[in-house]
Amino acid sequence: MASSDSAGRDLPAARAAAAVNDLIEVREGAMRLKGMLQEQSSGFAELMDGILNKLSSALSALDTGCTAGASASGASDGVIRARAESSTGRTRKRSFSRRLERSSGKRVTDTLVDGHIWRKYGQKEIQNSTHPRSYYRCTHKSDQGCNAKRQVQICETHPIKYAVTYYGEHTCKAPSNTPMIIVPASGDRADNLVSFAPTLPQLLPATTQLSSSWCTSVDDVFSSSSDPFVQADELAVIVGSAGKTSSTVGSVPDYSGSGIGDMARGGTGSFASSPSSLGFVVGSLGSIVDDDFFQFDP
DNA sequence: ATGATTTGACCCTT
DNA sequence: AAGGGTCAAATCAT
Repeated sequence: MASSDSAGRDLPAARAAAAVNDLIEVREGAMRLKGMLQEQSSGFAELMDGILNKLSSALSALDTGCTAGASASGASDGVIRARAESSTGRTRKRSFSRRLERSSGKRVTDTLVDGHIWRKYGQKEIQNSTHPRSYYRCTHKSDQGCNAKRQVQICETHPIKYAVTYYGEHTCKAPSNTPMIIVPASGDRADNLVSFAPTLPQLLPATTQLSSSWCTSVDDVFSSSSDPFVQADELAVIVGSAGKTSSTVGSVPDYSGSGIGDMARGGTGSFASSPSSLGFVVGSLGSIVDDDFFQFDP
């Protein structure tokens, strides 16, 4: 039903989505660069702030247009209702929707933590593939209607890495989806912003699996680089996740036997309910948020 | 008790 | 018809 008009808006929407993806990648690179430069000179950091500010503005502007189109197509997403009787004799109603979002590209990564919270909704053996594919959707789908999804599969050539394909845009208030840290260039506040960083390693030693899960930012995921530094924006990711999450914060496909799933299922990657420790981080940032360090565009 | 994951079935696309 | 994506009951974990 939406096929005819979707054909009409498909091209602009796709171009906008591609532009958003590109901008997101540029922004993440810029944030990383900012972190590096911040150690060198505050002048560079100022410049990077300006760049990030513009990028965030552009993303916000694009996002409103895109999400409007996406939600319009998502609402009438060819949802088909059907009744079926399972083999056990149960009668169940089913609503079925098909993905229309474009893939934002396949990434090879060594971690599944990308700053967002995912909920697994399926796993499937794939033809000509030794490893199953796992299907995740944003955990904020129910409460915020976020339609972001991802597919995760063990990399064929490098079994210790994952091939992750993302679909859709995060419309939830997840930290990596929001314009990050728009800091007025006054040194005090900027210092204040990162001043809590040294406290984090105490809480989450960077060498543990737990902290690598918590502290991995999107660029770590996307680049597969193993740079160990922890930047303020990464902390923002943690805080944002913690603040929004009431239960499980991470999930990994069940690749039992591969050894990779064990790390998550053993409890280091999946830190289901530790609200007290999360509360510490959130609490320590409460004043910062109140101070408008983190701008969440409505 | 609640929420996440597993898993078989269902349905769409090719 | 096959393959792949999603649903949802059952199961598991906390």
